Amino acid sequence: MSVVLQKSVLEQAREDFIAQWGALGTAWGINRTMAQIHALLLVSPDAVSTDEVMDSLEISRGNANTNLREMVGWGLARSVLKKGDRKEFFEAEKDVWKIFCIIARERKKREIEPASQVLKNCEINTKDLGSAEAKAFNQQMADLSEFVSLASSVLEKIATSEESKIMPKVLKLFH
Amino acid sequence: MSVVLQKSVLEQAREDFIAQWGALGTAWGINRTMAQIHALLLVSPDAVSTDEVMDSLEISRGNANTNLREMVGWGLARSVLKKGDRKEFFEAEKDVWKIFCIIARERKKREIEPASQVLKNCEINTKDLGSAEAKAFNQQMADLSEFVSLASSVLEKIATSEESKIMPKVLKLFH
DNA sequence: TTATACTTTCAATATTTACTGAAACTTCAA
DNA sequence: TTGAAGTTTCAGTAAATATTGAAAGTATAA
Repeated sequence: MSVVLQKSVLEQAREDFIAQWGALGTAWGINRTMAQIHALLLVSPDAVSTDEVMDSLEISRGNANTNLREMVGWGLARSVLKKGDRKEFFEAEKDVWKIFCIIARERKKREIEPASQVLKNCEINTKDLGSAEAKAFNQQMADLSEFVSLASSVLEKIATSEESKIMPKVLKLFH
Repeated sequence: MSVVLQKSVLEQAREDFIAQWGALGTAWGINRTMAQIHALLLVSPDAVSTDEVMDSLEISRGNANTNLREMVGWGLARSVLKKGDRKEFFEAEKDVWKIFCIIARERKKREIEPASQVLKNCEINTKDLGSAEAKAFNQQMADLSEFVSLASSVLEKIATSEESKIMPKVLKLFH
């Protein structure tokens, strides 16, 4: 006779969310484990210990530790102490706007700023050349550079704003 | 006695751009080769053949072919025929705004829409549960879902607009 | 101190993703 | 037709990334 532990609908939904969010992390340039831990913390009512993360996601201690640290570094999680317990516990930032700002800033830093730098260098290095071909190249770099800089400053502006101040403006884009 | 072929400043700048753009591609979730081919086409005055891509970037025929096809699929490149030549040549879309729109649409499709779907499912599956914990989970999913949908429609709106119509509005975000 | 609970590190390994190159396929001119 | 020019495919391999697990490091209570 076998005993089947029935998962509640809620438990099932939590697990689905964690699995799917992990898969999506990849598309976002975030490694699977980090995205899964993020999902786990997001849907956990209480702060979670490293061991609970290891057990839930069936990952090694090293992996859990590294990714939790990185999340704390990003500001996506914070460590909290429970009285009478020596372990560290972690809880996620749950405010959607704040999560968005953190990710936007991180991506800007990792993706946009290096691109911007490359373009500016290429532009500067060809500024004084005289041939038509060189002028075309220089112009191409200038166009790209200007656009990327603009994108960067728009993102910066949005990601450092209060939600209540910027959202009405964004919604107006649809006039 | 050795002969040194001196690279012109322009050639050097082109090569730098290609190498760097390739490295950045990775951060953008675009594979290195595709980003390099894109860079090569962007800075080539004339349309380029598969063999020229292979030679310039020192990559295999298979790799060149696959990535060129994919770029055509995205709309980042088009194939052109030169009269008197049986080969296909490729040229890049060079308009920065159009490039942006293409990448935005592609990323929306690959990254935002799947996320949105996951969130909606999780929300629906827990809609009717009664416990406080379930209600909190459901609310979390609803918040995320709403935000992602909004982001998606803003991106859609921007990426399908004429540059001249949307840019003034975007610039106004800075009031 | 020292034993214990807990955290961090990192070399070895596994997994995922990209690339090669040669064979199969297609197209077209003679 | 045939064959030369060009293109596509894909099994095998290489490169990049993520993960493990055990050893070393820290902090705390006794």
